[in-house]
Amino acid sequence: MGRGKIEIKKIENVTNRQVTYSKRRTGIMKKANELTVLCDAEVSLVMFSSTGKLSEFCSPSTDTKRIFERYQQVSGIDLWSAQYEKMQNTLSHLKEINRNLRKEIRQRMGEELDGMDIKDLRGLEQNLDDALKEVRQRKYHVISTQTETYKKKLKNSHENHKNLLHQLEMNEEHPMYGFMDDDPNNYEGALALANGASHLYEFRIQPSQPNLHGMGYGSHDLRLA
Amino acid sequence: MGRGKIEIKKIENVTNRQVTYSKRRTGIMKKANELTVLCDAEVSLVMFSSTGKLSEFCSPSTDTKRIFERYQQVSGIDLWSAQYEKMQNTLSHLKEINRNLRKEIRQRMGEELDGMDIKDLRGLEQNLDDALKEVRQRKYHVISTQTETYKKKLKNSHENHKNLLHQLEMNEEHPMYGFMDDDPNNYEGALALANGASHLYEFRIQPSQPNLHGMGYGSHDLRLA
DNA sequence: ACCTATTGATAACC
DNA sequence: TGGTTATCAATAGGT
Repeated sequence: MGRGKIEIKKIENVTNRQVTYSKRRTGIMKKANELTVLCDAEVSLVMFSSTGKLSEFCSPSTDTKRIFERYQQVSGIDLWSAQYEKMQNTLSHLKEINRNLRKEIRQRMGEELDGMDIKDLRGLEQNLDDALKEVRQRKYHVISTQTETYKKKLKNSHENHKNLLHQLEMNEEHPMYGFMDDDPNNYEGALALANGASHLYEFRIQPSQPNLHGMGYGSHDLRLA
Repeated sequence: MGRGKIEIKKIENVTNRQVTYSKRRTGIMKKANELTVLCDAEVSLVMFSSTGKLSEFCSPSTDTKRIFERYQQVSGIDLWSAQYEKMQNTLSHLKEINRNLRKEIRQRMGEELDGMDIKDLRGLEQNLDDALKEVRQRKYHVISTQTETYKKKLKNSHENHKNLLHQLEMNEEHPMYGFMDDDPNNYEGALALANGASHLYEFRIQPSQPNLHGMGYGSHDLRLA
């Protein structure tokens, strides 16, 4: 239909092809609509142009989602369950791993040892013993490092305090212009350091970072999320 | 097109409607096919007649499932995306939890202690120490229980052996009819117990049950599955 | 199902 | 993309 018939094969001229797509697309949509109205049918028409653009028509009485659901029911062809089941499997697998990890943690806390034989118990005992040594070593390391740092900071603080007092004395000797320091940064720096030293102590009282697993050692919430 | 134009509204005559549906259905399918060939497009056409009969056309290059998936991707109006995303979230949440559990286990093994402050280290140390006590206690309990059981079985075995020897002596004293025991079950039972006792020892050498988490303490595979 | 007069769709051109 | 028109294709109504 048109000025001369055409062979039904891919139109190589890109512009021509796009024009034809556009016209025929509206044509087929009109046809689809007429079909729904005249024959009381439900129609879903989904089209992707060669450039990937989506066009769709759907009977006004329904929507594409419901058409596809009905399509699944009637055809028996399952559009999603494969994907869905795969995820479900991954999920339960992860949950299983989760359970086992929690069990291991409980055992490492000395609970739920009923299922373990001597060999396992010996292994766990050895492992805990080694771990304990590591933790103690680490603890001493941290303590000594922090003590060192604290001493250093304290020393600095004293130094600054001394300087401050010294400068105050100087200022009292020359009360007229003594409030202006030669180097204001020095003064600010001294204050900052003084504050820093006291902050450091607070810092040591609180955990250095939020507990990522959301539970402290000793009080574990081992429910599955 | 046809002998006289028709109004586009539902055809009330049922026969007529079905005939028209049939004719127009083939027509629109031909159009859909021409569109795919001429314009290199992907088309999915799903139709339900008023009687519920399914007809479909789909580009030869693909299938309805893939069209549907692409439709979901492009349209964004995703049918099961809510469900899908929820699962995806649950999944990544579980993975996160797993990561943290594994981290805790590593810390309980004395590894990766860098991020912990003194308070955490003290807690962990205390916890490991308590756990170690529990494990040792359990180990001794298992050992003593098994030893008791072993002793009992061994005693039983000796008893049976003695009985056996005694009966053999009796049989030698009456060689003609002595091979027939009064109670054959007794003889079988004695053998079984003798075997059982030696099996018991083997049993104690191997783990009493397979390790559920698939790793022995000390050599952990902590990759995410 | 087939036939065909008639309407509808559209290819080529602007 | 939108409009025009000659031409071909689809189909309504009848058989």
